[in-house]
Amino acid sequence: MKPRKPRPAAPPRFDIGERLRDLRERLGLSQRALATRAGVTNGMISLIEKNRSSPSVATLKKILDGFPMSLAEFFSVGQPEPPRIFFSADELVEIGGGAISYRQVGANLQGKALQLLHERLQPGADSGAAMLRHDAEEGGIVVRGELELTVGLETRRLRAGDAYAFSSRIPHRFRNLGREVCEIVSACTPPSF
Amino acid sequence: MKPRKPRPAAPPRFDIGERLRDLRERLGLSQRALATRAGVTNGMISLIEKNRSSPSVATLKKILDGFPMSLAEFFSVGQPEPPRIFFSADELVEIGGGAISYRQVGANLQGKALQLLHERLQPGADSGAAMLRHDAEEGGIVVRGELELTVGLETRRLRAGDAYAFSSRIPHRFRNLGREVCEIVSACTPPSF
DNA sequence: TAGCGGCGTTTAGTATATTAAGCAAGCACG
DNA sequence: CGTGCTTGCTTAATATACTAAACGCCGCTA
Repeated sequence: MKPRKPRPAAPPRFDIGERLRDLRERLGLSQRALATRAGVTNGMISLIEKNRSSPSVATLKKILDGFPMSLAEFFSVGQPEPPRIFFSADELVEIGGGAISYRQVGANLQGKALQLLHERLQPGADSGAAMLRHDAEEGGIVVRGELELTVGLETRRLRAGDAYAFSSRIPHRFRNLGREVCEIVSACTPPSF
Repeated sequence: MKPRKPRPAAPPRFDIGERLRDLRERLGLSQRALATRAGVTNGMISLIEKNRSSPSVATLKKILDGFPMSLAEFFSVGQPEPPRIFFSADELVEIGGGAISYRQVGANLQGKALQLLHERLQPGADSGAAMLRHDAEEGGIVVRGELELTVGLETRRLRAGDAYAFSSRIPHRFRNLGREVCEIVSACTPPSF
């Protein structure tokens, strides 16, 4: 696999030029204005935006400093969001049914910002794999028993006194692998249901 | 608009060479092996790792494809690290020391929406009369012992399993009138401190 | 010992990124 | 109309990224 052929202008699944131009115009900057702030020439901006030149990382960084924006941010748009590997769609979560029972603090959560739950997981209880909620944050503290918690790719076993907190957009899963009932107090904002 | 020259504000200098070498060695790849997978020359890898050459974005992307790794991931190191998810009991940050001790889930709550506390009230503990917080909601569940809670004009005595929820703007007061330690798990959104 | 095959590094040449300068078009003002 | 300033674009020259090939080193095995 020797690279012999000249570069075919890079198949950009990520269109640097387009993205750069979009950013620049969104800030209402001219090519020259941005070039001045970044310490490069206006011609360079033009060439990059038209993908007639593939900037070096150093140059791109200088340009982004003019916004300012980090390289990570620049490339993080439309980028592979956390790969949801363990996404079993056939298993629907039924909170409150069977092995997992919860007690919710407050009845009508309309307009409220906070949801507080006291959950009980019977031995062997499993919340199921996918609970892809909208923008929300949740966290909890284990009060009794043992909890196996999977968030994204990470799995941990938590005991009484241990805690967790994460963005609800990440697929997560609760399981009680012990022989004792597991109790946790969890909070979610905004309420998920 | 006349472009005022803002200070480039040199962010944490990102050592591409070091990072690349670290990644490559972590995967146990030789420069040649990586170069072959990436479709560049081994010499290029060497030059980049020693920062003797500043790769173009296109080249860096080809190299990262050999891992594989996205540009976003590559540059996301040293950036604001992904928020902690799991907290063991002894990791919870202690906030108050006296009769009422708060153990907070997570340390830096800037930008977070949720604050989760594990509170311990010694017998006789008293939070004081007025705690007029900003716009926030809070709630909690009593895990152990007894709690006397005053919210506005109402006072109630809560036992293990009982819960509360109210708007933080209302003056409130926590007291432990019993002879046993009282434990509660409380949540607040947005964080109050 | 010689010889092989791996490693990372360096060099010389060439392809390309980048600059500096100039281009035409658009808009405002006299 | 012209003058001046803007915009984005293009070109010639220069700096440098990148390649191909060679170099030196180390650990093998015969």
